Amino acid sequence: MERFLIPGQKKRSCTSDALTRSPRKKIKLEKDERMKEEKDEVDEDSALAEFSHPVPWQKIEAEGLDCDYALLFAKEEADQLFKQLENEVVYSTGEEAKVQVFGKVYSIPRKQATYGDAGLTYTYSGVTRSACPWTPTLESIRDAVTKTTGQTFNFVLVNRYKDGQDHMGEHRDDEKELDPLCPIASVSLGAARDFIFRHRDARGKHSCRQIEPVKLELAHGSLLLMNPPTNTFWYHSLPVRKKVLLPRINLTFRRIVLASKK
DNA sequence: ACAGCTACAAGGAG
DNA sequence: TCTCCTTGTAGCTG
Repeated sequence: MERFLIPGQKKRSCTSDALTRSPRKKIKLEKDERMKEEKDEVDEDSALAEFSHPVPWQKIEAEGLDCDYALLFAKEEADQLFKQLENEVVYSTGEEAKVQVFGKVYSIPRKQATYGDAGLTYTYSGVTRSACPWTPTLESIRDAVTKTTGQTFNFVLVNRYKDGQDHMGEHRDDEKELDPLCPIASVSLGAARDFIFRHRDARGKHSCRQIEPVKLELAHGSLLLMNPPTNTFWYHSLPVRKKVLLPRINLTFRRIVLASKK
């Protein structure tokens, strides 16, 4: 099955904060950016002007970064899915929800759960646990992602951020057990949150290069595909946003290669 | 005042 | 042996 990406979309630099703003502002800023760009280069998109319908997929590209973003679920459907997940998903508690950092033990600043095919395991911060069996809602979302992308997944990591205080630090999803050719599909439900990519060579005090971060806002019902080699070169994070008061559930579907062969 | 960002704090895993 | 990962917080900026 092929992917239903619309080819030849406008190539965005995505180096500004434009995508993190409200939709109305976003349109205005995109126009401004486009005008700036047109001073420097020929408009590659004139042939696309005739497409009057909304473009479902947005290509997000930078050096070594390749993502596709789209609204997968309309609001009503996304609302329903969020409610169902709130009832179905059972999150790790107690010791399983703790992590040791710099000698101190903390509760992770979010809730986590892992679901997938029988026998699959997931290692987080040195602790390995096995996936729970798929729930009906997780299965149906997984199938919707597969229909849209043509990719199959055998595992999902569920992260629940109760409000803007809950967050996730900068990291890559480059575990060895992940299929390096399979994109990671990230479905967002609930409160919209900022999502930030940073190139590995542009991090820290002695960063050798100055590469602008790529900032997105992940909307209710959205799907973000992180294609290879994005996770080799780019770290991502979900930063604290104190103004966000409502919960968000994120599902990252992955394909884990079976570690042991018979 | 405060949201947002960076640097940095140890020790274990691979 | 070396590199990378984990989060909270001090300190700075706008």
